[in-house]
Amino acid sequence: MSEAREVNGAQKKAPMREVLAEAAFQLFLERGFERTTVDDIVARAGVGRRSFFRYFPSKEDAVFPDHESCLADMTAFLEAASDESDAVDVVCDAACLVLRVYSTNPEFSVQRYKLTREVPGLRTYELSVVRRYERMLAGYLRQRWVEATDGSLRAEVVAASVVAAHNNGLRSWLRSGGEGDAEDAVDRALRLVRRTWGEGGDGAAAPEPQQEDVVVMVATKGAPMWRVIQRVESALRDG
Amino acid sequence: MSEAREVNGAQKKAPMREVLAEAAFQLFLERGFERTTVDDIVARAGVGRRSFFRYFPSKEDAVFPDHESCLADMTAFLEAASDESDAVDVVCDAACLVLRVYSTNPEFSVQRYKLTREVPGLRTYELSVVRRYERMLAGYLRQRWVEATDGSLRAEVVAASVVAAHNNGLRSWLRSGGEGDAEDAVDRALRLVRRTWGEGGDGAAAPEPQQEDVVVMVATKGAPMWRVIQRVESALRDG
DNA sequence: CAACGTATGGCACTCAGTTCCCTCTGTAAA
DNA sequence: TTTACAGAGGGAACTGAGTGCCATACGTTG
Repeated sequence: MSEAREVNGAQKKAPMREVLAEAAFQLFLERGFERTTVDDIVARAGVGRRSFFRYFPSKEDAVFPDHESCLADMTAFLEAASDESDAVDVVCDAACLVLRVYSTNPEFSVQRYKLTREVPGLRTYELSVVRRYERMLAGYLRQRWVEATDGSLRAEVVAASVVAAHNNGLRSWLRSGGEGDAEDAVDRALRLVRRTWGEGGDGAAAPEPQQEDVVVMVATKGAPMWRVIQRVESALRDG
Repeated sequence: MSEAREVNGAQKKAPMREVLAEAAFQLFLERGFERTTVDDIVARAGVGRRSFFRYFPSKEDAVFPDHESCLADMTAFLEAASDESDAVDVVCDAACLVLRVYSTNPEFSVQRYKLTREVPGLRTYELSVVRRYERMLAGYLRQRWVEATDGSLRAEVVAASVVAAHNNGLRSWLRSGGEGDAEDAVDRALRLVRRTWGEGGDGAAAPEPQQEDVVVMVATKGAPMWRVIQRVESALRDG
């Protein structure tokens, strides 16, 4: 709203980056993203056009001003994670960390969500951002599972699952207009992933590499059922 | 290479779309994507600048000239899919359908892969394409699972898993330079997803359709016996 | 005061993508 | 044959994002 903030009675200049992001977001809400030019933004912010591109590499970046720092936070979180804990839990927690950035400013997040939903350019941009999170999670899992068979494959699939579940929970919260508890929604969604892929899952989910625990049975059609069952039983018993 | 093809002794004009796509791809390989302007492309193709944008909405589209039709194929496939078959199997098969487009032109696919890997703009574009496949798969699963609890969540997570596994297999094949069997690589990757999310969720997999009288059954240790038997029975019955 | 690094403004340029309008060509009706 | 029409392609001019280059202003340190 105002370009300067009152702090202890002294005028303190708001950082240009925030001034620009705020001016841009206002205009995007008023006229739409595509109907707003960079010249419009810098005019409202009262700065030169060149300054915009000094702080944001593209017009789209002004819509997600905090994603770089969020990515950095996630990097730090994963680097600090203990190798003792379940790897799936770690990446789920890392995803929740992103969520917190959203849930801190519900109104802003909801408005941005609406904007992003209806502007193809912003959807694409968001995709590329989300992809970076996913790659980071996959990288962490891959490193944790270097020894496991198909570790790389599992890492990518689990990372994709975590991101999908996180986004599902997040979007359901955003669609509700930011009412209710975002962490709850995402936690509930991630529970499915934790249960399915987590190392400490209940009996349904196999721990570690499946190769060892998989039994392949070949039978011919027409074979007597009792013989089939007999073989299945013995296979499952002592593998 | 040539703008006209000899057919039955008569000159037949190659369709402009292909002429443009080929000219564009050649130039992208020679000078790189960003160092090639649309003017360069139309100059080589010997057509007017305006024509390029008649056939491709953006420069990026010229790199993926067949994705729209591939998407249409997938739509048709999903619409024609039987409600009897395992929903997860259906979407896995739909993913393999995309793979076929790649494996039909290995050299082209490998060159494009290298190009896409090193041009950020193309990576982002590809992401938006892949996202459309994912949404389509998720839509199919959601519709199949309307009754299930958390059906929507499961649909999105499974779709993301399928896409991640597919891409893992595809990329490993592309990195190998197009040697070996792409279908094999992707099948192996998708096996993890089928096993984990298939409706015989505790491990039973559908029989191989190819062989007439041999049934292969995969089960995990610890799976409840009744489910295994149920699965065997149905496999032997209508396999 | 001078010298220097940093933050910002201004200008001109490239290039993607769009708008509007033109020509050419083949076809069907009069 | 002439006319009318439709559809494919060509082309000029425009908008707007993003970049490169240089000038200017300000604060710091010598």
